[in-house]
Amino acid sequence: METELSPTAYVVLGMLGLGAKTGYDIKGIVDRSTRFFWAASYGQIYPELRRLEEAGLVTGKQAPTGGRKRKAYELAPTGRRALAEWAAAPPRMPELRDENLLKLFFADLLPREQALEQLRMRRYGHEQFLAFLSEVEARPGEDPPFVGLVLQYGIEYAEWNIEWCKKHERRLAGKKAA
Amino acid sequence: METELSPTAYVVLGMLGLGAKTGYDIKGIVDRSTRFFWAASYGQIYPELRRLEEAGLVTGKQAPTGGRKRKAYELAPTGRRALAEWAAAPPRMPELRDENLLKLFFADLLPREQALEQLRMRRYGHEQFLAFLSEVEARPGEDPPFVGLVLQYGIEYAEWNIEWCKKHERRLAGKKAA
DNA sequence: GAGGGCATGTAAGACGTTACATGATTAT
DNA sequence: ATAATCATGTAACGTCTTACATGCCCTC
Repeated sequence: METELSPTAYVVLGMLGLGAKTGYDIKGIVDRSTRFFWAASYGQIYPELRRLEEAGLVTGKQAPTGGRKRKAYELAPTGRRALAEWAAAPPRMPELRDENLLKLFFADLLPREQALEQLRMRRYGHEQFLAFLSEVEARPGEDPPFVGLVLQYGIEYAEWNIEWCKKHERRLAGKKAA
Repeated sequence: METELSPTAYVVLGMLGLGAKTGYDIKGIVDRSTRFFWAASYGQIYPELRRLEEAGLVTGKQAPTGGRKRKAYELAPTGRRALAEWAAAPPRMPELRDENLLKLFFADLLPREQALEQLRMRRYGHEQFLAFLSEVEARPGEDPPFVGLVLQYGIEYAEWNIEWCKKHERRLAGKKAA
């Protein structure tokens, strides 16, 4: 309402909505799920939780496990509403941030063979990425439908990139010979 | 050498390498090319040019057009080397930042119909994006090969996203009926 | 003479990462 | 014992956006 929330604030709200309890929890889940398209560090999560609590969007209570300090949060009704509003709002124009594409964009300034190597390395990066994603989520049907959908997106995105690189590697290798 | 350069510094170096002269130039070219995978604002570009000049990676001279103030920059040899080293270095693990995917990820918290609407809107966003990209670069063969390749990537990426959305729209619509 | 493109810049603030500091509990 | 995991936080720093301020030149 008052101040606009950052996407990271919605990550925090959303993870609470999906069942996370503590800041530590949120970080763990983010690292295993949204991290590849939206990362978050402790340095954001803990201050964000405090701000959200002050704004009344979440409620926190001390909930120690034995003698171990622990603060459990829950979505407040206002927070749930804010989250739903954001999630239902129309998306913005897509804008990525991909340093590797940037390298490729400037590859004309490299000797031909090094430029092709950049393309091969891009493929390799996505192969690694695919391996990472496949490992993380080998449990179909376990996640809520849209969570699963987005994780699946990551896999298909990596696969598509690998194919894209292969296609253009072939094309450029052919050109070279000709 | 001394301090690591940010990716944005390489955007600046790279654009000078591709023929940009002024900060204004760089901004214009970025907005028509790399913007969708790496944007840059004046607030970054001008201070970056100054830093790079101080570090000796670029050289600038006043080159007014009539009475209009104008500073033209060129890549210095050191800058060219730094750029080539960066461009040839192995890529990092891909990491995007896509707020729209984030919305989709949390769409389980929405009523079913609104969640599906999010998916349709994602598709629509990429259709807009595709229209934008197609307009910007309808000049095949005009750009250097890798510049053209990356612009082509943008188009194929948008197309792939549209197909991906359609596929899952169909799948989820089917599920609903069943 | 008004609007648009060329051109340069700064200041405030938001956003994000990294590294550090601390300490309890559980598994090996 | 010791390493991993659970758990919370901060401080410094770096990055990026937004909004503002300025002024010339050219075309309509």
